[in-house]
Amino acid sequence: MTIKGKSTSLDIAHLAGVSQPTVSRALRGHPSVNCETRERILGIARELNYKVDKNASNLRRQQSATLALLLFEDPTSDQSHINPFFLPMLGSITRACARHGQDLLISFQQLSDDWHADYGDSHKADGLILLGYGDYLAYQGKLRTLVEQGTQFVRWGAVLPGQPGISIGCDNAGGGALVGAHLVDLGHRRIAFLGDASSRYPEFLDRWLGCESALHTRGLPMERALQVDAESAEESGHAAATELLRRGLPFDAVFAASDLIAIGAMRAFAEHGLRMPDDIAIAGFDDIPAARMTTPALTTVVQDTLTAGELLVDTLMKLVIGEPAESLRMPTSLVVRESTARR
Amino acid sequence: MTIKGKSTSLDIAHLAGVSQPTVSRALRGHPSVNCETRERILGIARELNYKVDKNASNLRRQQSATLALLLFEDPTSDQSHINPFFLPMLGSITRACARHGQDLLISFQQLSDDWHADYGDSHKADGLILLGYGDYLAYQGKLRTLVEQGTQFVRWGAVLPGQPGISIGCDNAGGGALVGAHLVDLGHRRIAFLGDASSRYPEFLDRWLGCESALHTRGLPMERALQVDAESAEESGHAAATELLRRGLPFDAVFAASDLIAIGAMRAFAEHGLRMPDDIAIAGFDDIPAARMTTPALTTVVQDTLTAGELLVDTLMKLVIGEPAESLRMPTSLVVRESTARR
DNA sequence: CTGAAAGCGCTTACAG
DNA sequence: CTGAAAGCGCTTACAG
Repeated sequence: MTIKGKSTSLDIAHLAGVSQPTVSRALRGHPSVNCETRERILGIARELNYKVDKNASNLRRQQSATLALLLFEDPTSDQSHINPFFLPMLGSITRACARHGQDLLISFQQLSDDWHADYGDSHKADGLILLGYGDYLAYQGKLRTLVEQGTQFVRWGAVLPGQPGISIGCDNAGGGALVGAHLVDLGHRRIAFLGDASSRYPEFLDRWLGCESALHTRGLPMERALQVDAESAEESGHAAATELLRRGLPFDAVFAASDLIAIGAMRAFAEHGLRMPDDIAIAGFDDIPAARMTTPALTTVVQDTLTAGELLVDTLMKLVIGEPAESLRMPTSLVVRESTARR
Repeated sequence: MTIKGKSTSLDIAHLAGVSQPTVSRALRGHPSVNCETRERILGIARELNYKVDKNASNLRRQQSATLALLLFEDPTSDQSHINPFFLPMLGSITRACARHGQDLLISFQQLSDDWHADYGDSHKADGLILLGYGDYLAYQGKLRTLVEQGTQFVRWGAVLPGQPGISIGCDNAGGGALVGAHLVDLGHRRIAFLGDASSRYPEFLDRWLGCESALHTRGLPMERALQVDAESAEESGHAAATELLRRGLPFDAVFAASDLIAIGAMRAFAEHGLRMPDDIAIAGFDDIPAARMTTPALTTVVQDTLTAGELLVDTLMKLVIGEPAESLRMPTSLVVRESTARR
């Protein structure tokens, strides 16, 4: 049996000998529909391979049953690279959306784009998930606009007091402290930091602060002279490590604010004939797949990206249906590999 | 000025003192609208932050302005892993969709799911992009159903004669030949192959066949006894390499059907105290980011995933608007790294 | 338990 | 160049 064109609820109504609204009710499992009638209708629907037209349904219900995932890219990164850190999160987000009966739109945005306009206002999506690193100062204004417009959203990133909207992120300071404690316990004393530890990159800043507090507890300082700005990209890490070496100050360990930075830095150190971990210990943050491939394998901080993805969706759905929701910081843990070792 | 609730074209019509259809025309740049009127309307629309309601528009036009990207996962892979090979493709697909004014839905599917039903029939998407590796025999039936249902789709994968629908893939045989020629030219004679080289995995089969033909040209055989099945996953590569060693047959080089397989195999070889490339040369396929991180860095075949993503979208759009489109094989090239060297 | 009616916000012939 | 009318395929009060 071949059906030309899509069938509608009216087609089914005719075949079942009922009215079209009854078909609609039966299909959505409305309890008022007679059991026998319902079965007949469902049978016909299955036979015709009928699916409710989403556009009509959404228009009528004034919703979209869709969430949008906006990945914004660092302007610095070349156009092909998403931070691999986000990949498992993408997987768990799509699965969580499916579980909630939501479709997921995905889009890459520049920090400069006009997000809300494109999604909220046009009824394309009921809520937004924001992923990606970028200058937080530029970002914050956008978030404020979203809040003002009443757009529902959650973002992955640093959880800061008084920030607009809801954020879910990892305990960056806690992760930084784990690294600091680990390095000091191994006997390292002069720890360099590669990453932009300013309020423009609050996640990096928290990692720095966490590390600093761990050192402080142990009677050691984090020296600003050993900190070099870097964004989360390999090239940026390579440049930062090169700059660090150029400064000529002594250091015995490096805490890279992300694995991508660490990988670039390792390449720079290797180019300068430095052995790791013998000459320099190095640790990263994120535990991207490449972290276990490097030589030596990279000690790093793990975030539970799978749970994070679910949490992002669950939280957004609460907002969408009007329930209260809260920002949240997730615990981190340290994976010790070969790039750090006792002095 | 705060507007409660979204504004509609009727609101604009009232404010502009014209009819609602005129607003609709002006907004879409219909040439019949008076210039001055158009400007007035556009100004008001901007002020109200008006966006056309996608559900209403799509319902009326009987389209969706949306493509769906279905990533299906190997049942073997753990739930968090997308082949990193697809990541840059994902990026270029989203960008190409934006260029075509299409939204992109993304979903992870099991090979067992009922794709077409969920997307085509419910008007969620005008066309489907299928990504992912899996048993082609199971897959083929699905493709046939899609064709029968009149669903528009393109898939990334082996381009085979007489296959249902349109496929875009790389020249797997050509890539295999590059590897075969390279290994033989380096002086290798007994080349093992890790990967399921059967019609269930036509891409792997083509890579095998290409390698075989390159060897044949040089008067050498590919030995089936040196072939071990593997799916594109690290664990599978590790198991296959272990099995290969267990067989105890001599071999001096390995062609892994994908980088993930190669990476798993390298770990197995290292565990057995084999040095690469001194004891065994190894080459992969895909050039995932991790390929340059391994020790030794992996020689592999590069596919132009960025162009591939664009091509997938461009081709699908042709199908959606009813233009003719064709399957296509893209060229490959070899990146020689340290994992292969002269004997 | 079921039907007739209205309406979600657009687009598109059809008149003028 | 512009408006009045119809209709896309649903869902949801409102009657009965």
